[in-house]
Amino acid sequence: MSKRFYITTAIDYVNGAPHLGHAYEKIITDVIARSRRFLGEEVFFLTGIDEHGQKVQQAADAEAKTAQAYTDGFATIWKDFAAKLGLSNQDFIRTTDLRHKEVVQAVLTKLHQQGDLYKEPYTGFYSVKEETFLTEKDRNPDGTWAANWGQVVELVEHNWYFKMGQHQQWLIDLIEANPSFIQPENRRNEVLGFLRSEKLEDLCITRPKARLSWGIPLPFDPEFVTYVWFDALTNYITVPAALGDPAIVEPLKGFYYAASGIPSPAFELWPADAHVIGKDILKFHAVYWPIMLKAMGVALPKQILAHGWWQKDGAKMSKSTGNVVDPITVIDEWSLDAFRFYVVRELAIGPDGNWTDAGFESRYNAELANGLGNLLNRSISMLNKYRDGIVPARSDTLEADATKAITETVALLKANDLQEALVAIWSLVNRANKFIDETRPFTLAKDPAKAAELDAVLYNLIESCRILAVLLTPFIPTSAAKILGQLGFEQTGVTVWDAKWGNLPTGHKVNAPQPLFPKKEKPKA
RNA sequence: CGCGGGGUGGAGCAGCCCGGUAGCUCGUCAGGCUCAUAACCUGAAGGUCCUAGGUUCAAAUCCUAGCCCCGCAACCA
Repeated sequence: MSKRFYITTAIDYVNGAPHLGHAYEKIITDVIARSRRFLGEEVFFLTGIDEHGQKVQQAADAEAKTAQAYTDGFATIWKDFAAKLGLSNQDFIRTTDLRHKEVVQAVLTKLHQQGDLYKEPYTGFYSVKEETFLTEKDRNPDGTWAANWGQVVELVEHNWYFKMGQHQQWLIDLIEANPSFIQPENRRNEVLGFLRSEKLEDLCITRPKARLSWGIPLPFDPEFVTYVWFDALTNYITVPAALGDPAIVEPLKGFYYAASGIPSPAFELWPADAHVIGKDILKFHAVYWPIMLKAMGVALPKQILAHGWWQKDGAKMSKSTGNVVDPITVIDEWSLDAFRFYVVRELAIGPDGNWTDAGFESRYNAELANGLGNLLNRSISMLNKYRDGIVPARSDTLEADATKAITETVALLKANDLQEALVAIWSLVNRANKFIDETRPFTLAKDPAKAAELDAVLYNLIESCRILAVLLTPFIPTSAAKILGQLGFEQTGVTVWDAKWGNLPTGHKVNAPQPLFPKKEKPKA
């Protein structure tokens, strides 16, 4: 079995409800995953949740639940959310999974034996609420601690640290030599700037069990649990390991033992082809994670793809002020595909974006309903009206336009430029709508002498619609299938090979048209 | 000297790295069309490209200085 295209989202911390940011990251990752399948690759798409840590423990205590019961409840919510978004993920990782604990402990054991970890006392001021030690920078000018830190106590604490210093130069060299390793480019520059100007500090990787029990224990020092880095980031190799991927299992040989056994034949997933993340966790993925992997002798991921954040009406989304976008509400009101389309079309992967309800509605009406939906509707309608729904002889007037759209879309999908791919696809939508205006099939239909001309126009329109459905499959899979259904095709497993001009057979019968993206009733004045 | 993002026709954005007629979507106005989800097509109006210097034959694009806005406490991608 050859290596699959392996793509991940960040795992989400289970201390709140899913919001637009989560939805966005998952959808762009899903579109990339579906695109790769569309292009013929075998794909493994992983998403999941991050369940350990003090906030979960405290929240569980507050509700008088066990931490596990508390987080089990969230697991259901987040899995439902993934389903709501139509994600095509192959697995859903939970950091409380046994398989994850096994990998984390194997990694820690290996690094400990290699001498990459050491234990040291630390004295400092600690914010209980924020689960973090504070520095002098966090102090108010008058020496007090800001109210947001809550209760601050002085604490002496032993912890385990991961040595990072010796890893700085090779990482700089690697990022310089591989421009695609961190994308987009401004994020790459940000990381390089950081690495060149700051000396890497060793990473504190534990919390004493006395203070935080809800975590994975260190196998060689059970008074401690791992904290954040070796728990959350490791999720990306947990699933490959559990599936027997030699790229992980071999480097961890002698340390990794799976209770459920190591499957054979193994999946080959690692190295990941892309970790899709938010810009806020760039440093962890572009600096700490590669260093951790290097230390464990595991290959590095091929790409860190950092996306931007959404604002709402030009301001930061905030639960306290109420200017939030609830993806579930939008999906229920407008449909999943309308939501998927908007977030991908509105924003390139990288910059920050601005959600406006007016902008959403505008794109829905202009591009989905009036552009794509209406093109399909009028095309099928005319074929039914003038030719009883039977596809006439092949004609290639729009072939060049279609082929151009196909070629561009494929190239842009390979570059993960999803927004521009949609622009390329819409060039064919617009061309076809214009084609109707130029050829005037409704006029041709009135003149029996123009029958052949009308046939040609109708073939071009229906074939364009079919190709549009094929190209849109990675983006709006449900709607793409609906288009094909209206065109009389019950097709699954659509791939780029279906986007070939002329695959529409003469004599094929289409179904009745149905509005694909119905326009909303205008609100009463 | 904290860090990062940004300031382009009414709105939202692209272009800036690799200088050379300022482009897209929406909105507005006018016209065309009637197959279609009152949808579609064409044309027009509308811009000191934040400011001031500089480099250049030529700057939205490069350099310098400055101004302004938004994130960087919480929920949180």
